[in-house]
Amino acid sequence: METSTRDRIVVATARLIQRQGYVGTGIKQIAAESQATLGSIYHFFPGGKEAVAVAAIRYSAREFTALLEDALDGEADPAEAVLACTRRLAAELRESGWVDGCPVTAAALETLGTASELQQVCADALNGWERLVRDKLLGCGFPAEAAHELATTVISALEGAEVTAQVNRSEEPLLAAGRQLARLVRSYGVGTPGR
Amino acid sequence: METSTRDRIVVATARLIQRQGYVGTGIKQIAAESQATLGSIYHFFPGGKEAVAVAAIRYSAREFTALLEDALDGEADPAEAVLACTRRLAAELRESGWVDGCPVTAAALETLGTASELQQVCADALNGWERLVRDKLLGCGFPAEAAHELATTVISALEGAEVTAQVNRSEEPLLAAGRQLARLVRSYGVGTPGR
DNA sequence: GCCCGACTAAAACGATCGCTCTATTCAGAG
DNA sequence: CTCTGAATAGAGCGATCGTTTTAGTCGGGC
Repeated sequence: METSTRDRIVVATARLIQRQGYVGTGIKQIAAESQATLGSIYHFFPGGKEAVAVAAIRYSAREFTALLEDALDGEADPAEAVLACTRRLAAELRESGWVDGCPVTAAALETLGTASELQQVCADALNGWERLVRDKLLGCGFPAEAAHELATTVISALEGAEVTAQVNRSEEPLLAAGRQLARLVRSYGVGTPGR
Repeated sequence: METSTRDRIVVATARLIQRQGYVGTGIKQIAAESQATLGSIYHFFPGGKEAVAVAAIRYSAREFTALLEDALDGEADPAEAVLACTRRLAAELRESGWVDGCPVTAAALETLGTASELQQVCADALNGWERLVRDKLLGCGFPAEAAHELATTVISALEGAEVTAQVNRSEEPLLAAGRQLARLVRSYGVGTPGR
C-alpha cells in the first residue's frame, strides 16, 4: 500500500528529529526526505515547522508506547518486563548504528525554555510512558507510592541509558541499567500477579 | 576581578548550550552574551563554533565533576552520597527555573551521527563521571562488577531524571530517582568503608 | 621615535533558514 | 463538459547562519 503524503511527512520528520534534533532538522530537508514539496508540507501543516514536529513527536510517542506495552505484557514478572524493555531498546539502537535515539528526549531538551506546544507534547509522552509502567507495577501488587516512584525512575533511567548507549556506541549501558532496574524492582519482594 | 575574554566566551557558551543546545546556539549570540566580538571569538578559537563548544563542554564537564566529587565525598555511605547528588541537582535545576540542564546531554544528542570532536568530548565527560561513582563504590567495598554496573546506571538515571524533571518543571523525578537509586545501592548490603 | 604581535571591531560573504506566494495539476460533483 | 477545492510544485522573500576579511587599537621591546 502506498502511504499518504501527510504520513510520509510525519514519519520522515520523526526520524530526522530522532537523529539530529528539532533545531537541526530543516523544513526543506523534511521535504526532500519525505518526497514531498514545501507546498505540501505547508498545506497539511499550516502551523509550519513546529506543527510538523508536534505531529512527528506524537507519532513517535505512540510508537514507543506500543513497544513498551508489548514488552511489559510479554512478561508476567515486572522485573523481567523491565529487562525486556532494555533489551528491545538496545537491539533497536544497535541495528540503527546507534543513531536512532529517543526523539522525545531530543526535542524536549531543545525547547525547554520555550513553553511551546512541542514542549507540552514531550511532557505528555513521558508521563504516558510512566503511567504505563506504573499500571503494570500496580497490577503486580505494588503499593501505590512505590509503583509511582519506581515508574518514574524506570522511565528516567531508560532515557538516560539510551543516551549513554548512543554516546558510547554500545548496548552495555542499556543492558546494565536493565539488570539494575530489575534488581531494584525485585527488591520490593512483590510477586507476579496471580491469574 | 575581571575575567578574560576567552573565559567569558567559554562560560557564556556553556550556559547557552545548556539552555538551547549546540545547534540552537549561534556564534553571534555567543558574542553578544559574552560581551565579545566575532573577531575575538575567532581569534581565540580558530576552529570556529565547534571549537568553542568543545571548550565549553569541557568546562561544564569539569564543573559537574566538582559537584559530583563534592557530593560523593560529603557522605560516607554510598547510598546517601547518591541521594545527595540528586538533591544538589534538583536544587540547582529549580533555582534556574528548570532551564539549566546538562549541557553534555544536550550537545551529545545533537551530534550523534557526526563523529565530531564534540561527540568525543561528551563521551569522555560521561565516562569520567561514571568512573567517579565507580571509584566511590569500590572504595566502599563493592565488588568490581557490581560497582561498574551500578555506576553506569546511576549516571544514566541522573541524566534521564534531570531531563524528566526539566520537562515536568518539578524536582520530584530527580528526588524519586535518588531514593530509588539509594535503595538499589543498599540492596547490595555493603557497609560503609571502615577507616 | 618605530614596529610588531595580540587583541578588538565590524562589514560583508555565500549559504541556508522558515515561510509566503503564485501557478499548476488533478479528481470528483454538478 | 465546467467548476471547485484539495494537493503539488517551486520560485523567491527577508532574516540569520557560520565564516572570512579588512581595518583599527593598544602595549611593550627596540
